[in-house]
Parts: sequence; C-alpha cells; structure tokens
Amino acid sequence: MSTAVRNDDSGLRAAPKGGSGLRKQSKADASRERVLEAAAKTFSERGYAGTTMRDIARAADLQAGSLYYHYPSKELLIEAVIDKGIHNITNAVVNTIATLPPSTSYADRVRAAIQAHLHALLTYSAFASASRHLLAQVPVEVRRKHVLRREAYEEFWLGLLQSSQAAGETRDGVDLRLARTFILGGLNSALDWYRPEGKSIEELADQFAMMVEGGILIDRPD
Amino acid sequence: MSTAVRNDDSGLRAAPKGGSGLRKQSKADASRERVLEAAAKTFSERGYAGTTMRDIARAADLQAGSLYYHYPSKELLIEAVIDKGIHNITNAVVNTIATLPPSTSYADRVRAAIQAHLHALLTYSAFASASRHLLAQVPVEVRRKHVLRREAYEEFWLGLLQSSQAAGETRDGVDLRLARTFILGGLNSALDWYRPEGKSIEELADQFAMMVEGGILIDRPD
DNA sequence: GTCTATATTTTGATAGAC
DNA sequence: GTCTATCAAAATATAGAC
Repeated sequence: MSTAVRNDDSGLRAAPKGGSGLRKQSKADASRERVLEAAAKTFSERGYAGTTMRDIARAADLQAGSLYYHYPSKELLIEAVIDKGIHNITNAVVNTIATLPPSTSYADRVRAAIQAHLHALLTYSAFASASRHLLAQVPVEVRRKHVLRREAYEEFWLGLLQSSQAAGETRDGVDLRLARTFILGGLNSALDWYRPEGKSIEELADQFAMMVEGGILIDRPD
Repeated sequence: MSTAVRNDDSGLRAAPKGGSGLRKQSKADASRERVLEAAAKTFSERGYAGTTMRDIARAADLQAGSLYYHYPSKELLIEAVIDKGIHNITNAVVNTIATLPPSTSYADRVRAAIQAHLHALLTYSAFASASRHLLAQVPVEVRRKHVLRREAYEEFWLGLLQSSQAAGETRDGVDLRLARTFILGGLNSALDWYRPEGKSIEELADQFAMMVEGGILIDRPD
C-alpha cells in the first residue's frame, strides 16, 4: 500500500576555497556544519530574536566569538538555516516525482509526494520548523527571497493537482488552490506534534494520503 | 449549503476596580484594550523576543513607560494575548455546537465547527496567530498553562469525531486523532495565507468542509 | 580555528514630574 | 494616566592572543 520512492538531497554544498575543482572536505567544513545544525535547533526552539549567538555557540560547543569565523552575522546564519529548510523538502519531493515511472497514476503521484514531503519535513525538522515559523521574524530581504522559493514549491503542488484534474482523477467542485493549502497545512502541522515514539513516518503518510484521496481524489476501484 | 450558526465571546472581561459589582467601563479600560490589540499585532508580526515594549507602545500611541500602568511586564502581556487567542476560538466553536438542534447530523456538526473555527481564527487573527506560533518562545510557565488549554480544545474535536464514528458517519480505517490534527492543521494554515480580498470566510469554510467530509466522513446520499 | 576580552547598542523596567 | 529620563542587564560584533 505504501509508495516508498524517495530521494534526499540537501542542496547547498559549500564550494572548496582553493579555486580548482578539487573537493577538500575538512575540519572547517565539519565545524561549519555543526554550527548550522546548532543554529537550526536553537532558532526553531526559541525564535530568531529569542536566540542569542551565545545560545548557538553553546549548542555547537564553541565560544560565541568563534561563530563569526564560520558565519559573518546572525542574519546570514538564519538565512542559511531557512534556505536549507526549504531546499530539503523541495528537492526531496521534486526528485521523488521525477523518479516515478511515466505510467504512474496521479493518485499515486500525490501519495508519493505526501510521503516525500513528510519524510523530509520530519527528518530535518529543525530546519523545516525554522523556515516555516520564523520567516515573519527575519530581516525583510531574507524573507522576500524565501517567500518566492516557498511559492515555487507550492506551485509545484498545484501543478500536480491540475494534472490530476486534467486526467479526471479529482473530485468535482474542489478548488485546487485551496486543496493544496489544506493538504500542505495538514502535513506541516506534523512539525508541531509528531513524536518518533509513535507511528512511523510511513504510517503517517499512508493515513494522510488516504484522507486526501478520499476527500480530494475520486474514489477509484482497487 | 452553508451552516451559518455562530457565537462569538471573547471571554476575559476585566473586572471593575471598585469592589461593588457596578460596571465602570472608562478610559483606563479603553487604553488597556488598545494596548492589548497593539501587542497582539506586534507580537504576531515579530515574535516574542523580537517585539520590544517600545514597538508595542508605538502601535498603541503611547510612550514605552506608560505600558506598565496597564500591564506589569512583557511576560504578562504576551500571556494575555495568547490567552485571548485560544479563548476566542474555543468559545466560538463550543458555543456554536451547543446551539445546534439535537437532531443535527455529525457531518453537519463538523461543518459548523469548521465554520466557527475559521471565522474566529480569521476575525481575531493577530491573537490566533500569536497563540499558535509563539507558544514555543514564551516563558515556560506561560507555555505550560496554554498547552493544556489547547489540548482541551483538541480533545473537544476528537469527541466530535468519535461521536461521529459511533453514529456510523466516519469512513472506515481512519485514525481519528490523525484526522483531527490534519483538519486543524489545514484550517489553521489559513492564518498564513488568507487575504480578505479573496474568498469570503464562509466560502472557505464550505470548501474545507467539503474536503473533510469527502475524505473523512462517509459519502452520504443527498 | 578557537579563545578571551571588550565596545557599542538595545532592552525591560523604574522613578518622579505633570 | 501619560510623559520624560535613566538604570542595569544583555546582545551583536570586533580585536588580538594563542
């Protein structure tokens, strides 16, 4: 019953300093990564202004001053976090859909998208949470850029639903834009209540897909 | 098609200072109210730590020092905002359901609850937004109390769905707790994208009810 | 790369005049 | 009730030793 295609790709890999194309993954990169993870966790828990550079430093096992070797300011740090939060999900979903066999029904495509979205959301939950809840609190320029990226992702979902409609697989009378926000809103709410001790992400996805199909897609004969 | 029962009640009316039961609604109360509105708006836009007392004062047309005549601290101010945000919605929904004729079907009850929830959410959106997005950023004691209130509200919804199930009006195989979070997550997401220029709240509610019924409740003959 | 100062600015809150 | 200072604490970011 579950459609288990998936494809992670965080995007955003820092280029090596040198100039030639050779990868030189080393200590600095590892620290930078640790700082970013610490920032995501702390920002998502306390908000943008509520998080101090000292908080992040403590979570990354560093002193506050040392953060500035890796990121030049608090603003660019939250930007990197939000960026990754959006990319994680977008890449996972887009890649998953791209990998499906061309003959896949739209109901199954939507099901796979739900699966991929939920999986990325809950696997990188600190990044996802930051990019969902903190956009409003962030400096305007950062916000503007990422609102556009989010809209692009939402547009991808709309396309999915529109194709589904064109194929006669959606229920009559449903406003596809509203259906899209309803679906994404329901999925994203998992950030607020999901606990790994409970149902697995796959079970969650199956349940959600079932509700979405029954409500938005026409019942189809098994 | 729309179930237009509704019942607003903000709760939270400050008692008059005097001691006897006589209402003395006057200048202080008006200012206090203005401060609360300003706080809700500013907190919801910039987060808890991101909002300064000076920001709130400006939005309320006062000087920063003057706020402390009405509220003793920033912490009690956000608490009042969050409190009102939760009460607005809970009261609206509970009162709406209580007012329905006993013979009302569960599908219609859910539809009325969706209508009332959406209406309260979007009418007092600054308060609702603060109590939804800022809980994590608020001092622990405030948070603990309001998490309980939110859970009580969610429990009310679960009861609604369970009664529906007992009456044979829900679709087989659906996990009611998940259905509840999915519904509320989808509805609450309207905070992020609803614009008064577009569809009316009633139209929105009808669309959402239709999706929920088709997905979660058994299709019923018209 | 990471540390230990430290400057500069901003914040929540108070005091006292009106 | 609201204003104008002002205090004390905390924050971002920088400088320079190691």
